[in-house]
Amino acid sequence: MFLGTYRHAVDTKGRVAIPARFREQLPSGTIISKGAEGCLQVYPPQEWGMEQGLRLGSTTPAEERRLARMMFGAARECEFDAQGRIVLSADQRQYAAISTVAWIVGVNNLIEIWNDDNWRHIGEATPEEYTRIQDQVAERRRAQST
Amino acid sequence: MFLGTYRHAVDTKGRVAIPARFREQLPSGTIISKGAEGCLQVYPPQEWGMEQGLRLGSTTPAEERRLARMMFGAARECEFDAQGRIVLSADQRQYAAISTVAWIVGVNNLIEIWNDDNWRHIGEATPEEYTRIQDQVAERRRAQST
DNA sequence: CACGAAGTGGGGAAAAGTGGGGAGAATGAG
DNA sequence: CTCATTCTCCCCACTTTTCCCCACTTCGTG
Repeated sequence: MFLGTYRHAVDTKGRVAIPARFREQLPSGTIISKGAEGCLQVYPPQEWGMEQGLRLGSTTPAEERRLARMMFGAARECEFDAQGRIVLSADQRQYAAISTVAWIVGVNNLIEIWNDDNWRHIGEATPEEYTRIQDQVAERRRAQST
Repeated sequence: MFLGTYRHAVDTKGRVAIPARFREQLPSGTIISKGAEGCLQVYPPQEWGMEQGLRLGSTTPAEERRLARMMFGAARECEFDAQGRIVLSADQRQYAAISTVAWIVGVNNLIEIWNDDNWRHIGEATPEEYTRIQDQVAERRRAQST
């Protein structure tokens, strides 16, 4: 389980240190790719496995082809150096608009990486906002279960 | 599993370097052919085998005959030189409109090769687009499973 | 305050990618 | 059949990128 928010530097070579608490839980075969709302997502192998149903073949529909290309095209296996850092590719940094600082956030089953602005926008919430969103999700679930 | 996007030069002889990460996973018997949306596709032997359900016979429907002719007719075995490059034939370069630059993209089970423009259209996505397409495919799957 | 663990920065060897020259096979014309 | 031209493919040399290693700083803990 990944919990907590960390602010780390990104150096000129695109390297970011993954917090030690997270790293301990990440076996080899961990994948990083694009995520919704402009973040990057780090998938431990068992989580990534769920995304792999998506394959290309002569019978794959158009939208799935598109998603597969974007998702796998942006993905890389995480390779940690001796200091526990991974390299974010130029693509990945551009997509997430990350230059010198990254926010690394544990979100239960996976890890997200955000730039300064987007994280402030998405992650920080006033008590009022927080309450409103909680109610919204509850409402939606009630509607679906019927 | 093929992951990531690479931008490589195509020289005057039509040669492109296949990224080392991909090359390691490509045994001999790898096939390159035409793909949807104007890309070229590189099939490792086991993936190519899956496409071979497509056969010509007296009961083959018309569209399948057409697809089989195009797909198998355009196919070639990949031959790597000592630097890890393959030669794209004049046909293949024309089909994919590739001149001096190629984008080489790992899409889970196979590899695609694109020209600049087409890749920019299909593969690069703003966070908004990416989020929308992800939601669309998720929605579609949810609908199908009921 | 001292010690250890975690994070940051940079230099250098090794690997990957790029471009061109030239030998040998294939093709086509005389 | 011979010769010339083209094309393929192999080899070598150069450039760029990657990644491995070392050293310093910062933070948290006892």
